[in-house]
Formats: sequence, structure tokens, C-alpha cells
Amino acid sequence: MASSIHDLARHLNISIGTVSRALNGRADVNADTRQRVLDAAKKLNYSPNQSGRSLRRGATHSVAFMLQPHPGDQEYGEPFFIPFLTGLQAKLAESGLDLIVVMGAPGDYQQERLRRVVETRRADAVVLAWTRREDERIDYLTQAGFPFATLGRSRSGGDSYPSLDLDFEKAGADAVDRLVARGHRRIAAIRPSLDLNFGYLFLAGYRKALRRHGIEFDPELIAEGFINEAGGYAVTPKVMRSKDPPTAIIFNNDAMALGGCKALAEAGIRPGHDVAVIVIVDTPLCRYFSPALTGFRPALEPMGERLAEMLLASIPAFAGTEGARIIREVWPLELIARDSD
Amino acid sequence: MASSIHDLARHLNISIGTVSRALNGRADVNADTRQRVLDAAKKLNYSPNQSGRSLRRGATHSVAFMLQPHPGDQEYGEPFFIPFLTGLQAKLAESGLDLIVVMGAPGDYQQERLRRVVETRRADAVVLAWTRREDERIDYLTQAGFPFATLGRSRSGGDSYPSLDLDFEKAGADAVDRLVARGHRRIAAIRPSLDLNFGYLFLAGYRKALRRHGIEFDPELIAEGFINEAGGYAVTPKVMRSKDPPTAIIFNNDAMALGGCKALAEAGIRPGHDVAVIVIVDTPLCRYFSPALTGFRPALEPMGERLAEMLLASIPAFAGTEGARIIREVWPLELIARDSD
DNA sequence: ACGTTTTCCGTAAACGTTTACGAGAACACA
DNA sequence: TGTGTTCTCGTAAACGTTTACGGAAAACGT
Repeated sequence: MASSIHDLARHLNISIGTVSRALNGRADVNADTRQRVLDAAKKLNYSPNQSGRSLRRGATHSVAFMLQPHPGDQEYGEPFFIPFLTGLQAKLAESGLDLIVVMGAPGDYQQERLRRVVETRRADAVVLAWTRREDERIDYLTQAGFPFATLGRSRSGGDSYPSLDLDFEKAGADAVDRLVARGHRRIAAIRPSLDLNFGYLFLAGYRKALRRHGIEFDPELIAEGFINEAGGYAVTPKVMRSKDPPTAIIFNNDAMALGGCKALAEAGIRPGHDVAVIVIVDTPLCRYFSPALTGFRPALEPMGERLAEMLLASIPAFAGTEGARIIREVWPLELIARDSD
Repeated sequence: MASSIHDLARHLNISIGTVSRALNGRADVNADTRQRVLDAAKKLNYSPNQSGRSLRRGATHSVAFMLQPHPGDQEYGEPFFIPFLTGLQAKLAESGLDLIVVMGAPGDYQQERLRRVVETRRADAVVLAWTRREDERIDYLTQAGFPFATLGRSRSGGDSYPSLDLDFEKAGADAVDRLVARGHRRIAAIRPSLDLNFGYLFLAGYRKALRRHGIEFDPELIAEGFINEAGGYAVTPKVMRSKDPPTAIIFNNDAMALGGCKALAEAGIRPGHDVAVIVIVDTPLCRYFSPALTGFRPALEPMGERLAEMLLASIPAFAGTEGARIIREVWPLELIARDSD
């Protein structure tokens, strides 16, 4: 079934070395024979065995993205990543790299899966998401000397790897500014664990802006939940039970906001009327909610493309003559004003 | 850096053959030496090179899932698949198989990517989703003799491959039954292209139930849109503009329903009050919407596990002594009654 | 003590590539 | 004609495994 380079060689009555050279575009092969090889390859439907090639070259020509059902997030998935992956895939393909997505089991935070990918050399590089403030995966990879890039920053690993993150700190501050400008003084924040770096950054921006406006930070207006609908649903009532309830709520992502709005509705509080709502990481979901949620929209597909470029530039084998460069970028979040605040 | 089987052998002063046999649990190796090999492997942090192993064995020990941003669905992703993949991954891992998710570019319906996976032998089997009524991917795979399984049925390929599907026909009929029992006679259906098999099945069930209740089928109450929020948003107004507007709407999935409800709200029509809403493929999104949407919930994670079993059973190399069996199953959809109908 | 079986291990080939090396042929130039 | 250069290709080794084969040593049975 599977035709190998030997079949091609036999068919053309030339050596496998020549076939390989012809296929790989090397200079030392006659233009005529090259053409014959190419024709035969098409005719016999030949394509190189990936294992054989990887083994010889010592590279798999593929990049792994570690996708993980977030802890506590058994039921709902991560639409967030799809456009990102689309961009990543497209850019990698331009360099002849395949993107493979490795599913982690829920809960183990990928350590085990990651080791497996690295140690069995299934990919030449990996891309991490859901970066934590202190991230053992990053420590592991830097220590192992394995190429990687991250979607999101971390304090781990120093500046030794490329990373692309969103400016959650500024978004948190901008959200507060906007709400204050609209007359709000009691502003709640619903966020995930501070381990997750974007939760940490968001809160930092929130507090900074509060301080700037001379508003005292009130721990009662902060609640921590799982970063999904159930999390938002569970913890939003907490901040509403404050002695001096908030008139506005900032949610750290769309799923939390949906769950939170549900809880509000059940308590007879109308989001957008009785309490203002802003979402930090907005997806199309927010747009189609009623009321349409004001939020900060990330440019996910361009981010995927950019991170691919950054990863490639950091790998000596790919960087070419210019040498490897570590690039780190923080992209702005664009505010989309809608009806909920 | 990477320690090979040769390093192990040299370190222990035995041959690589013995090391390999020890590692692979073959019988013809002394219990004592085996232990020494295992210890050394742990100490030297050895794990076999995947490319070398695949090359020799002629198998990659991995299964590919073809994930694709749906045509027209650039912005929003597919949360639907995450729990399914979790189950699939877990079950495959039990048999020592890796799951890799291959991203397709939007639009090309995967044909090209699929060829690539098959021809370069990157995986031993593939899993397909979004099955169409006539599915060229299935034709290609059966013709190539490549093992695969599908989430969803198709008319292509006969009974030559395992498939697991949901009973969309029954769900469509059940939805109609339920609405009729609640006094509705004008029931609209918002569905995707009939190419997509589940859209076809849904409509068949819908029509059958209508006939059973003696209600005439009205094409004005059917609308076709992209299977996402934008699709639902775009086409729902169409059915509402009917001369005799519907008092109930069945949406083919949650995303369409969200978009549809948005459109209704903007027209001053309250879902759950002014018009009843039922969703065929329900996700947690429906639960956290206001009003909470009545829908049919699939058991995604168990489905993933089951499809993995079915796939494994169909591959002679894995089926063991019992021989390969092709299993096809259709699972029921469980109605979750909530507030929208 | 001797033949037979069992246990254990080393040798070497094979999987499908890529590539360093060298050789023959053609060509150029004097 | 001789020498050097350029084209083109074949040979063979190497990547890291697994495994068929055979043989030495040990264990067993009489």
C-alpha cells in the first residue's frame, strides 16, 4: 500500500539516494531526472514516511499545543482557543510545520503529558497556555532545554522563552475608569484564582485604577471562582450580599459573566439596568447575549500567527542566518462598548 | 541530552537487544536483569524515541482527531468537542495510544489535512466529526483502507467503519411532541445545511412528528443558517416574518439558539414568554442563559470513551484474539426541561 | 554421565529516510 | 594529450528501535 522511496527508485531504475536528493531539491541532480522523479512520485502517490524522516533528521517538524480542560471545567470547553489555534496552525504550516494539539487529562495540569511529548520527542517545540504565576511546566521546559513559547506571561523561566500576552492590567484599569466615569463607585471584580497570571494582572490593574480614583479597595467586592459559567454563577451572589452592594461588576471572562448574569437575573437584578457589567475577555458569546455585554476583545487569530512567528524566531534551527531571538510581546485589548454598562 | 537504548546498554554492560526486551516486558529475560534495566531507565531518564519505535513497528501508536473550525464559523469555536475529546483521550490512553488533534484550515473541509495525516502515517487511525450525508472524507479513508471512526453517521462508506451518533431524529420528534402537548401548532425549526447529517436527521424527525399530529408542514417555518450564533441571529427573524408566525422555535444547537434569542429580544419578543424555545444539542451554555433553555443534552464524555472502544475493536492489530468488529451505535438524547418552553 | 529441555542473552537485520563521500563521465583549457 | 573542473549519481552509513535466530549455559530427567 504505502509506497516508499525504494519503490520509486526501482520504478525509475535509479538509486534511492538520487530519488531523495531530487525530492528534497538538492542541487546535485540533473534537471531531467528530477522531473522524472517528481512525476513518478505523483503517479505512485508517494509521500515520505514521517517516522523515517524524523528519525534520520532528528526533528519531527511539528509543534505541540498543550490543550487542557481547565480544572473544575469538566463540562464546558475552551472556545477561546480555537481561533488562536487557527492562526497558529496557518503560520506554522507556512514553514512546513504541523500543529498537533495534545489533550491533557483534567486536573493534572499537564505535567505528565508534557513530559511525554518532550521525552518521546513527538514535537520539536511546544506552546503552553493558561500560564500560572509560578509555572512548573515552564521550569521543566527551560531546564530540559526544550524549545517552547507561551500564550500568557509567567514569573517562571525569566526571559528565556518567547511569550505573547494580553494587557489584562490595562484592561482592568480601563474597565474601572470607564465605570467611574459613568458614576460608579462600588465596583465588584469576579476573578479566577490568582495563580492564573491573567487573574493576577487583572486584579492589579483594578486596584491601581481604584487607587487613582481615590476609591478604597473593599475585599467584599472581590470574589474568586472557577473560570466558567458555574464559577460565575456560584460566586456572584457573594458580592451582591455585601453591606453596600456594588452597582457595577467586572468579570474576568465571558463564561463567568454569563453565569454571573444568570445569578443576577434569578435574584431579580437586571444586568445592564440595575447593575453595570463589563467583561475583560470578550468572545462572540458576549455579543449575542441579552443585554449585549461590553467587553475587551482579544485579536485571537493574529495572536496565534504572531506567536508562531515568535516561536520560530527563537529556534536556532529555524531562525536561519539572523540567529535566534527571544521576543516577548503584550498586546492591547480593544474595548467593545455594548449595552451592559 | 536524549538518552538512547544504546546508552542504557552501555551503562549496564549488556546488549541493546536485551534492554529492549526487558523494557517491552518480553518473557525471555531474567527477572533480575529486567529490574536492573528498569532501574537504569528511570535513573537515566530514558524513554524510547517515538520515531525510531514507529519506524520499526510500522505504527505510530496514536490516533488523530480532525478538528476543524466550521465553515463560516471563524470567530467562535467548538466547546462541544472538548468533553468528547476528554473521554476519547482517556480511553485511548488506557491502551497506550496518544490522541493528537489535527487542526484543519477553515474552509477546506479537511480533505488536504486528512491526506497528509494518512499519507505520512502520522497516526494509526483517525476520528472524524461533522459527518455529512455524503462525505468525501469517508470515501477517501475506506478506499485507502485506513482505519477510522466517526462521530455521526453518513451515507458514505456503508457499514465498513464504526460510528457513534446521537438520535437527532427522535430528539426532533420529541421536541415537536412536547410543544404540541403544550398547545403549540406553529412550530419553527432553525437548522444548518442539510448536508450536515444531524441537520438532516433533525428535520426528518420534525416532519415525521408534525405528520403524526396532523399538522401541515410549512416551509416558511424552516430556516437554514450557519451553525453558530451569527447563523441563528441572521435567520430567526425570517421565520418570525411568516404570515402566521410561530409560537415555538426549535433550534438545532445552543449557539444558534443564543443568536436566535438575541434576535427575538431585539424584536421585543421574549423567549420563554412570547415564544417557546427548545434546543436540540444543549450544552451548559443553555443552562446559564436567561431564560434557561430547555434542551436535549448529549453525554459527550461517555461518547468519547465509547467511540474509542469501538475504534479499537475495529482494528485487527488491537482487537486481539476476538477479531475485529464494526460497531455502530446511536445514543439517545436526554431532555432537560428548563424555563424556555 | 549424558541427552534433552529451558532459560537467557548477543548478533544482526530491518523499518524509511537523509547525506557524506567518492567515482565516473563529460567538459574546458592549455 | 594531459590536467583540472564540473555534473551527476551510486554506495553505504546512520538515526533508534524491535525482533527473528541461534547459541551458550544452566537445569532437568534418566
